[in-house]
Amino acid sequence: MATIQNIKGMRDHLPQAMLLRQHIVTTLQQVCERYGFEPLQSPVVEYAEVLEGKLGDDEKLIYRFEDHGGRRLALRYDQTVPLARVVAQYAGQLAFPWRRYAYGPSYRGERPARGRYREFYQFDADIVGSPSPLADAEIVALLSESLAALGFPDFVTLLNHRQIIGGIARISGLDETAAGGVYRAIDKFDKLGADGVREELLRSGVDPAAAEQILALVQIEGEPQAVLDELDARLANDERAVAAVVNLRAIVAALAGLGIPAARYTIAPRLARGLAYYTGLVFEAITPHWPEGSLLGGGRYDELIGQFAKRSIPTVGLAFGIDRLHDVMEQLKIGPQPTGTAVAFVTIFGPEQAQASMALASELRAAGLNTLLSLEPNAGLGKQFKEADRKGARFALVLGPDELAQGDVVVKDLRSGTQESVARGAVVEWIGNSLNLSTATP
RNA sequence: GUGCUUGUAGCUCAAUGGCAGAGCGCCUGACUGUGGAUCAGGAAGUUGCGGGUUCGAGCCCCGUCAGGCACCCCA
Repeated sequence: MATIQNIKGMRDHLPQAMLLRQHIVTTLQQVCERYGFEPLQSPVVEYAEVLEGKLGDDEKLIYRFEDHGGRRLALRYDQTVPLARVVAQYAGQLAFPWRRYAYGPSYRGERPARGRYREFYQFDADIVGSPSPLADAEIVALLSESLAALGFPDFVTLLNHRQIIGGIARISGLDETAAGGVYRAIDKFDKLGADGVREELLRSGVDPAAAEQILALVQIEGEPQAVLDELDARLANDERAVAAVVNLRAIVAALAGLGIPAARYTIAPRLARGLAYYTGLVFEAITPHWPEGSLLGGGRYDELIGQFAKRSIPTVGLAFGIDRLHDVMEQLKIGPQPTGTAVAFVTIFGPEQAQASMALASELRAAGLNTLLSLEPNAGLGKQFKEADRKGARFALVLGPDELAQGDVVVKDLRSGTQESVARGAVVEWIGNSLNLSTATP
């Protein structure tokens, strides 16, 4: 007998969850298109070698398998590496800079936890083929507007730069290749505090003086300008870090120019991020209501696409975690709380009146109103009203013998409980007006 | 992948090793041609699954699957 259950870490999304998920995706899509992004979709399955060699340690989490022809395949780990493949493959057909968004599932063989699954949906947005700090700023602005549009009351985007983290490691006398443990320790600052990070640094072989220096740098906070001035001064001997500060200044200036409120972002030297392909700006959006992790993350990866294409194609982008956004919104009760998609429910008084009710439902649908038709001519009106209520329909319509004789329809507003007789020919208009009224004055 | 923890009706949870229960939900009816209120009835379970100990296991032991938490890492 087949096992009746879903795969660990992979979920079924029932209607109530799907309604919120679709709302999230639609909102993100609208914001993206407002910024001039175009849609892209690519397969979930890639040749394993396409994904290999780009992710560093995370590679062990890739789902791999062989197809019937013995080809080594893999489920995509994110949508960024497949994007790189697509860009390299179709470079001649794309107009750069290319702004694209993509939505779909990715797969990682991790231990599942709250907000973290083996099959998870991401909504990505990237600007391909521009090294300009304006591109970085557009991505961060897009992020900020998207979370605002979804109704997140408070979130902050932490901004940092790979070469600032690198500079912190270098100035402390560590060579870059051995600095992985340092990045990981730094990244835990918010969780472990200064003492915890110090302990972690010493354990990974950093000498005490260097550890103190790292801790001091990592704890710099304040207005973006002040933080950048401070980093500039302290990392003055490191050419690449200085360049990174200049880059971040340009990005922050552009964010101000784009009208993103200053409270929405901050320079955070402690932000590391694990993915190996980032080369410049890195960022994460966090909210105090979700201590488990970030809502989304991203950054600039100027060399990744070059691994597929013959020339380097600088790119910056981000990935929203739809499952995580959904979990947080559900917990915080933000966004719509829809119970269904129907506006109208057409009852059937009895077998004699069934044809008339069908015609009415058909007419409402033709007018673009989401309409449910009762499936039980022999059920009492009470039962049918109950169904209308549970499906979240706003209006229940009755076409009984009296109405048919008089040429009208009883329309009951299930939210207010009031009802009235409406001339048969005016029903669509009447419902339309009621909906407009109620959205104008909520 | 490692450690800890949980799994009982659709949901939230009770039940000293001794007859498996409650609330909510669900179904039927009382109510005029009408939901969400109230009242009266009803259905519902191989206690995640498989083994073991015991006269007797929801409870103890082993395994397994799934959820949660911590590590790891990230969306």
